[in-house]
Amino acid sequence: MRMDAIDRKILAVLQEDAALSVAEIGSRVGLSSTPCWKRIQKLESEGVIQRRVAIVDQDKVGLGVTVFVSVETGDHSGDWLKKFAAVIGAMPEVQEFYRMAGDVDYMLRVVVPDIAGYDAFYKRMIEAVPLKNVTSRFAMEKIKSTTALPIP
Amino acid sequence: MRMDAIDRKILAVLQEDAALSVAEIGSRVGLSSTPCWKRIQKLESEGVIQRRVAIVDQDKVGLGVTVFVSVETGDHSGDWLKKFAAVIGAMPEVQEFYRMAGDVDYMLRVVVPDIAGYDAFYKRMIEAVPLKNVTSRFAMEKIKSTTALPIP
DNA sequence: GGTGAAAATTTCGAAGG
DNA sequence: CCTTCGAAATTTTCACC
Repeated sequence: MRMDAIDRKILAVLQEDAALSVAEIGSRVGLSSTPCWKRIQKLESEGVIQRRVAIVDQDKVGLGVTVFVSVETGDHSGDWLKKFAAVIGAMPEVQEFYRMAGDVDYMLRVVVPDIAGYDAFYKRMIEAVPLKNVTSRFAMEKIKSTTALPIP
Repeated sequence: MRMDAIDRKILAVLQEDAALSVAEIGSRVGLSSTPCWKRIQKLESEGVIQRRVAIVDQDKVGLGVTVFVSVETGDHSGDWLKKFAAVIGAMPEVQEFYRMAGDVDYMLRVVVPDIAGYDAFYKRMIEAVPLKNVTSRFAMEKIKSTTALPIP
């Protein structure tokens, strides 16, 4: 999809606040509401905007513990990856899940209510698939967290 | 804040799709629109719902490279942390930034257009503050990424 | 804490340059 | 690709249970 500077500006605005009216967004990017609305529709239909979501405060819903998990695996077959991806992806505690280059094979960011919750998650994970090595690193303080991409 | 099962259900719905009408959300959680609207307002004013945002496709805006960065530091003073947090937090490539327990002092998730973009980010970071050790791990494949917390 | 309906806004499409 | 205009839908408020 072809995107100009105005589209990027619209994305920047919507990444900060998706509850604004189309007219307000339009005025911020220098457009009246109809063309602004059409551009937003297009960005959505093309999948540039994937969805609109509410961001919930982790602590206020009792999810005070964030853990970064590095996984090393012996098995690197396609079948194994498929199963691993299905199992881990289905766990709602997993916020992010990447296959990596280098020494670590997978990285996860996991969110749980407490240490006991993490232990329960860990046990479910290692039972589901055979893993060579798992390193869990606990976060002490969230300094920054954003969903707003630095659109070039 | 006191939260009941209906509030949690509302949060679950809004974490998946914040573009739904209040009437639609209400019908999904078994409420008519006014009480549903009041609950949403309260969740927002209490800060349980922090904001509503558009989620943008990383690849479609030319941000194909995700890097997990582990940082070790010699200096652990309050002043140093303050500066480090200010400098790193101001960099738009940084999506997440946590202070950790254990061997790694900080974890970052960084998003850039390409390897050259990462190199530029890396140089800016190590110039801004003195660091003992920095490990960069590159993601090959995003298997899962969600903003929806597993509300207990 | 909930209902239902009126008032205020916003969305979305038509007509036209 | 943009503007103006207006009907339809939605949000938000209000009186009352």
